[in-house]
Amino acid sequence: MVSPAAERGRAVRERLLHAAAELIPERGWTAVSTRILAERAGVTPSVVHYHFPSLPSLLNEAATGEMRKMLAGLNELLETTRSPGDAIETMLASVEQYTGADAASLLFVEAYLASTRDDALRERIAELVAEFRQRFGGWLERHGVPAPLETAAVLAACVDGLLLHRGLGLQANDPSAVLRRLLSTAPEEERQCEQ
Amino acid sequence: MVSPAAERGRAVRERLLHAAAELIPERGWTAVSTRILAERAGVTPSVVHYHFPSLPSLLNEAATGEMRKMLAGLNELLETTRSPGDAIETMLASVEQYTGADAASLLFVEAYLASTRDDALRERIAELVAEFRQRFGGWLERHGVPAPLETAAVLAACVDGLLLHRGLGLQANDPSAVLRRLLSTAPEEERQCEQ
DNA sequence: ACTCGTCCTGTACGACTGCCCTAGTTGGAT
DNA sequence: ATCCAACTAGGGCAGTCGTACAGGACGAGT
Repeated sequence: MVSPAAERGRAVRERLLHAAAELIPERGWTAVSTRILAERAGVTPSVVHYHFPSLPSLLNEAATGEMRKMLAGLNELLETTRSPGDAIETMLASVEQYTGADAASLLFVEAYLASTRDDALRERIAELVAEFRQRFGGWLERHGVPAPLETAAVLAACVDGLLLHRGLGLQANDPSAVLRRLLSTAPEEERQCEQ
Repeated sequence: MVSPAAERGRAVRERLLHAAAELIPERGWTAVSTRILAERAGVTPSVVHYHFPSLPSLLNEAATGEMRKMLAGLNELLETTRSPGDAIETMLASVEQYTGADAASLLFVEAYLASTRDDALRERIAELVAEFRQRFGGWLERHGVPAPLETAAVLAACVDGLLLHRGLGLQANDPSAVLRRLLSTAPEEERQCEQ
């Protein structure tokens, strides 16, 4: 029982969110305006306030939605990974994939920053990242990495930091070898030492 | 042979830069306006364009100046550090010091983001960070850490990432133990394993 | 045929934006 | 006393901002 009008409305709403996800990295969070947004989405400016109570609420929903998608993708990737060593490769591959100056990475960082000025947004983002860290930590634990939660936190932070630096055109020559050390005290190797 | 007027002018310029360094984290890079800036600095808006050719140029100078100061302080701290293990503690202490939502950290990240939209700024920041990484890498090399440049890159990225996550209220319980692994294949320990 | 709900348009308001220009004001040098 | 350079105040231009609100379009239900 969906009227075609309602269906069109839903599509417009979606287009607005998509436009926001594009424009936030392009112009910066605070520089995304209703009119630019409407132009990108191919609608009139007033439509924005029909579908959303305010501009910030639109941006919040667009950002958290996109982040949820990204983290879900990363999680899926993780599920198909066997060893902790491969996990490093996987995460680094995702770092390679994101150039650090691409839309997805920038959206992430812009959302981080915006969250320092918006309590509601901060809570939603913290929830997302915490969930990912926990899931990643559980995976590390099941694969015998010591201090799994802490390692997950550091690794996640590392990846974000590398992305940040990547955006400056600063390449780490081969971070994987270094990052692998983070898992180097995994039980089997530690036992080698303790023998 | 400096006239008192020139001296006063220099002070005003300084105050404007200081106000910018405060306002960028508070409001976001693109949300710092000439009038807000002038109000914070206690001058009239037109003074801004007397001392600076444009608003972006003011912001760029303020950000890079502040970053230069921060990195110089970090470097000084490093010089007084003896072992690589202590270096981790030192860097983590600086992470503890910066809450992740404090002005200095946010300014850093805001500048990162602004640099993706301003070539001149990106070059100046890349220069700063590259110089620090190289100096840090040299220090690590002198202290026998393998792959010092890559380790420096990863550690610097890690710290930035941890700061980012910290801003979300996400605490890593004890990252130092994990981060220490990054230096865990230092020659003396590696030799222990290879015995 | 008529109402209703949903979606969208056009217009408007007050506030804010970067930047510019003119007219001082000040205090040392000549 | 005159000049000069550095500095500051005030006003204004042309534009953008977020948001509100009145009205039009249009298909579904009765």
